[in-house]
Amino acid sequence: METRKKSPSGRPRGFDADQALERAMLVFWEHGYEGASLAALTDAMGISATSMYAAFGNKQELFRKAMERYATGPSDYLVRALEQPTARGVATKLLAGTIRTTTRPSGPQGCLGVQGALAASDSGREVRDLLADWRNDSCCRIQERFRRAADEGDLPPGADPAVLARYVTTLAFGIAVQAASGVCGDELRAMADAALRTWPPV
Amino acid sequence: METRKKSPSGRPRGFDADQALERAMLVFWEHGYEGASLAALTDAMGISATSMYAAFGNKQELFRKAMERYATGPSDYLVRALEQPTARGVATKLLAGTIRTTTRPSGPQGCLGVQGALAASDSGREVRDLLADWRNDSCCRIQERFRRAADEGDLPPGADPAVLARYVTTLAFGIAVQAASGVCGDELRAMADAALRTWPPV
DNA sequence: GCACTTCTGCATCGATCACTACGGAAGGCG
DNA sequence: CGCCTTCCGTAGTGATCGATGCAGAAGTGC
Repeated sequence: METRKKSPSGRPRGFDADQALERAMLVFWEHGYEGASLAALTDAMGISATSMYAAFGNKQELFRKAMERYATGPSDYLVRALEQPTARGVATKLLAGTIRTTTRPSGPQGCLGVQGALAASDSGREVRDLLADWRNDSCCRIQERFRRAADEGDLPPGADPAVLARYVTTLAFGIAVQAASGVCGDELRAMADAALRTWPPV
Repeated sequence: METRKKSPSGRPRGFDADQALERAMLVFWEHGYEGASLAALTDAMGISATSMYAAFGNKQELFRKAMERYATGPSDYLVRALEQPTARGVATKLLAGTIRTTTRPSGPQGCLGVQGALAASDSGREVRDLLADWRNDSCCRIQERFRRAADEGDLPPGADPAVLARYVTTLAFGIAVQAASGVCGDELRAMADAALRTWPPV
């Protein structure tokens, strides 16, 4: 476990678990859950397989923790987008953040929550479902934010929060796929600008 | 090889190669390139590994042929969309076809060209690049179609064919991700209808 | 210093990976 | 029929998969 309760204490860990998790996240981000071998993970983490298992449990648990780190790290633009005062601001910040994170030069291209396990073998089904839940949860949070916007009169009377949330998340996931295909950020920004020029699509 | 030149003839193949390829495509579609094991493939194809290698070469070649079959089969809506007389018709048919194919009940959810190998290990890099090329090629073909539409006055003067092509393909890829997450077709259709209501986003 | 707990490196586990060598079986063609 | 080519089932290749057993090393608290 990584949560140290009290200090029954023995030999302290000889590596920085936080930094190791960060590096593991980058490997998962680039190669996906099943495409990232234990050898590649532990090599990037700078520790042995034994140490990894002692600190994180197993590969699946390591991925869970890496995904949590991704959600509160590279993908934290979602939270900041939701805090925007207007629905248009939410959509704008969401797409801008998605493009920035999925096309950053110093890091894997694409989105861990999308390409981490979009399709998988039977042994990777749990992780695949975990990411599907993460994506759907993101959509739900945006939908609730848009519902509030509708209540506040921030959206036209005919606008459906559910449809709008599905629309912006579809664009965001599509951007992640484009980024994984090597499309550069500038082109995606021009596309997002055009899409937002007709916001909201009612 | 599957191309039979003349008939030097010996014992004829004991299985339908076309049907076997169709079943292999479905397995790749559902589990991705690396997530589909040879055992799962040959089991679904109803043949032994020996027969598969004799007929298709190796796993990578089998995937290439499965992807070709996908492009001319489940994904042939792209060609029909490009033949639409208007840019709006192209976008409409493209999104409708994407939704229909990625959410069909009798088949894997999502798009083989997207989830087949969005992220992969080093050994799957070639296939990943193959699919990235397929996605970018799809975007280019739509872009050329939109360029023609612009020349014909089918698009407003300010409309950029490249931006519009990137926009509709981003929506299509995003739809594929949503479908892989279990989102139903009706919800995606409502979203696509809303998006097309403001076409083109200039 | 001593006992205790934990970490770590080495070696390895069985399972599965993609892939193939081999030999008998089965059909086309003379 | 007999020959020849090809197919196919069995069995097994080395490599790699995720995951561990073990024993010694290294700290902490008394």
